[in-house]
Order: sequence, then C-alpha cells, then structure tokens
Amino acid sequence: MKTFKIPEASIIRLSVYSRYLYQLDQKGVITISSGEIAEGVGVSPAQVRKDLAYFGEFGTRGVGYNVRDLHGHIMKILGLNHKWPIVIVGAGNLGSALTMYKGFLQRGFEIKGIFDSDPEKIGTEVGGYPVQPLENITKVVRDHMVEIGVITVPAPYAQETATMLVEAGVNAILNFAPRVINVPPHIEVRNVDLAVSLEILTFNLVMKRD
Amino acid sequence: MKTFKIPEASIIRLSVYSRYLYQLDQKGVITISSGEIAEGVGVSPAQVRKDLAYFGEFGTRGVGYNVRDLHGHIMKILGLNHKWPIVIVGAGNLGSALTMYKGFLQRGFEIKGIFDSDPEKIGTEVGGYPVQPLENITKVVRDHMVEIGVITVPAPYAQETATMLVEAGVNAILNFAPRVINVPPHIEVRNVDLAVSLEILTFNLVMKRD
DNA sequence: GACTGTGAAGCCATTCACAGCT
DNA sequence: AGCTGTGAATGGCTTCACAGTC
Repeated sequence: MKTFKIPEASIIRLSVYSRYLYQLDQKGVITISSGEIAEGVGVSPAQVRKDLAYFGEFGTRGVGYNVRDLHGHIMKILGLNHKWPIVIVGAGNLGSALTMYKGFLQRGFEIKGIFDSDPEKIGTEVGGYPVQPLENITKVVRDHMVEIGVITVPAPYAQETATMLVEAGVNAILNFAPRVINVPPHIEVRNVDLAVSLEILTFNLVMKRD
Repeated sequence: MKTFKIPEASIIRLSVYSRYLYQLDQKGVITISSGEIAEGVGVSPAQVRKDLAYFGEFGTRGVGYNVRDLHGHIMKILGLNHKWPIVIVGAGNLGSALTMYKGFLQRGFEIKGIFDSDPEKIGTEVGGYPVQPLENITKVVRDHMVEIGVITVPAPYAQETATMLVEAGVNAILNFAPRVINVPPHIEVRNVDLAVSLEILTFNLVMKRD
C-alpha cells in the first residue's frame, strides 16, 4: 500500500468531510463538487482535492463526486467500515458521559467495558454497562479483541492506567487526563485535554485586546 | 507586545508546559532547563525555547528557567491570570460532565450557567447549578460579562445555539457538536469532536497493518 | 464549460547550530 | 562549562495554476 506520509491535518479533515457527506446523503444530495464541500466545512477547494488525492481518484472531472460513494470511501480510509470495540477506564463524570454518548456508537465504536478503581462505583451501572474493577481489564480486552483504550481517570493515575492498558494488550490510547503518558513506541496515543481548547480561546481573546 | 503570528501549535504546547511546570513546582523543583521540559512533555528542547521566545526572555543563560516564574509567565500569556466566566448550552451527558468537571475550575474557568431547551431538564440540578431555559442566556451572559460559550447540544441544534450565543454577546465558542458552525468573523471558534480523535487512532491502526 | 487531479511554488513551522551570557 | 536565545536551514503543509477528462 502507498504508505506515503499523510498529514494528520488531512485525516482530521477527512473525518469532518465524512460527517458533512453523510448529512448531504441524508438530504438526498447525489453529487457534490470540491468547492461545495470546501464551502460546507470551511476549507479551500484545493485542500479538499489534495486530501482525497492521497488515497485515490474518487471524482469525475467536469462533474464532481458522488456523495454516497465518497462517504463510503472516506469511512473505509478511516477504518470505519467495521466496528471498533473500546474500553473506558475511569467512571467519573467524563467517563460516564463518554459511555452514554451516542456519537461513538454512531461512528462504529462499541464500548466493551467501563472500569474504575473505586469500590463504591464498582457494580453500579453507567449507561447500561456495569462498572468493573480494574482487574477485569485484561480479560475484557482479550475476550473482545479490544485495540483502543480510553483514559478518563484523574491526572495522577493516568500513567499507571496507560501501563495497565498496554499490558492488557491495547494498541491505541485516547487520553483525556491532562498529563503526558509514556508508552512503548508501537502504541498509538492521542491526548485530548478539554481545558487546552478553552485556553486557546482565552489566548486569542487576550491577543485581540491589543 | 510583538504581535507577530504565533503558531497555534505553540499555544497548545505552552498550555502543556504550564501543567508540567505546576506539577514540578508542587514537588519543590526550583530550576529547570529547556531540555528537561522537553523530556517531560515529549518535544524537542529547541521547540521549547522557540515557543517561549515568541513572548520574551524568561530564562537565564547557563542556568535555565525558574519553575514558578515561568509557570506564572505562561499562565499570563494564556490569559489565565484571571478568572473566565463561561456558560454551557446543552445539559445532556457531555454538558453535565463538563459542568461537574473540576479541571475547568482549576484552570480558572467559572461556570455561570448551564442551559437546555428540554422542559424536563429545566430546574433540575447539574453539579449544583440549576438548568435554565435558553431564554436566560442573554441575561446571564450580560450580567456576568461572559465571553465564552460552550456548545454541547446535539449536532442539528449546533448552528442555532451558536447564533444564540453570539447574539447574547459572547466573543468565543467552544463547540463540541460534530457540525461546522458559521459565526461572524470576529468570534473565535474551536471545535472539539470527540469521535475525530478516535478516528485518527483507527486510521493509524489500519495504516500500520500493511 | 465545468470540475478533478497534480506538479510546482509559496508559506509556515520545526530543527539546527552557534553566538551570547552567567 | 552550561544553557538560553535566535538567525539560517530544513522540512512539510497548503495554495496555485493548469493539464486532463467528461
């Protein structure tokens, strides 16, 4: 396969395009141009074409793209043509919210277990899933071939949770704890810090005042 | 102040440095070098120095940086030397989780109101805050000089919510709805799509297989 | 005529390497 | 000697502009 280096920014945009295309498909739109996609998601037409060009030729010159086909192609590129089992560690507010969040299921992510260290929480239900003790992680990960673990524990426990997930056998981690975690190089990690996003806004607001 | 164009990536890193420095300060560390910061957060030493150089000279050649001072400087750069009142629109799972999330408060964000359109939810309490009807947004935003609004409504309502927030008078929006929103150019917007982060992971996992 | 696909150009961010302090 | 601060070089992403196709 063409394992050229693809900008991460392109992947983020592809994910955005896919949602927009799905929306259009639902509305019954059949064909769309790169310019219209660009307009709809706020990027340049050339950018849209370039992002797609990394993966093939999906359009027809003089015409544009078939909405449903292109959506299908992008979903396949993102690996979303099949389900992805995931586990969530940390049954606090954020972990619970993610467990109940419909958006994940819609995109093909299936929660196979939610875990917490707090004995008070274990056994309680979150979004229909029983909160399990950390000891169960390895078994659940193996039984359901889980490749992705989500960390929503408090920052001080982020590292040990990451280590635990790696030992259990996941290949990728989505870390919501505001702390850098160290994992072996073959493990994919993405950090989502909710406060960071707010801080970019405050920075921009402060900058503008001058 | 040198208002040259500063890469957004630098701002994200500054936010990360600030957390790391706070951690070090708590542990009693007095001085640190760019190399040690780099090591701690997973970037290059030159990157750390360059990021800081956009805003001034905070270190001492031959020595390094004073941990507490540098933390203070970065917090000021990010505009976090004072409190930021915010409002949250959408009292679903995510909105509730954010309202109860301690991380925001710790960084100086104070929730001045949470709003929802669902009559069933209005009046109920979320993290000690009563859920209010959308009609109250304008009053709350004006009374508390709120500049930042957070959108956690379902995707189809994202645009109207954004419009409402802008009319109420906010200058910045953090949008968690997986939909592109259109606002006047003077309004700062950041989109956080939780599924996008997972999809970058799945893309990378799929890529690796070949 | 319209729109895609793409090499080339332009632009921006990161890394390098060293001068400048302490 | 050690580490910062920074101009210069590098590398990578985005935009441009046009050839290719329907």
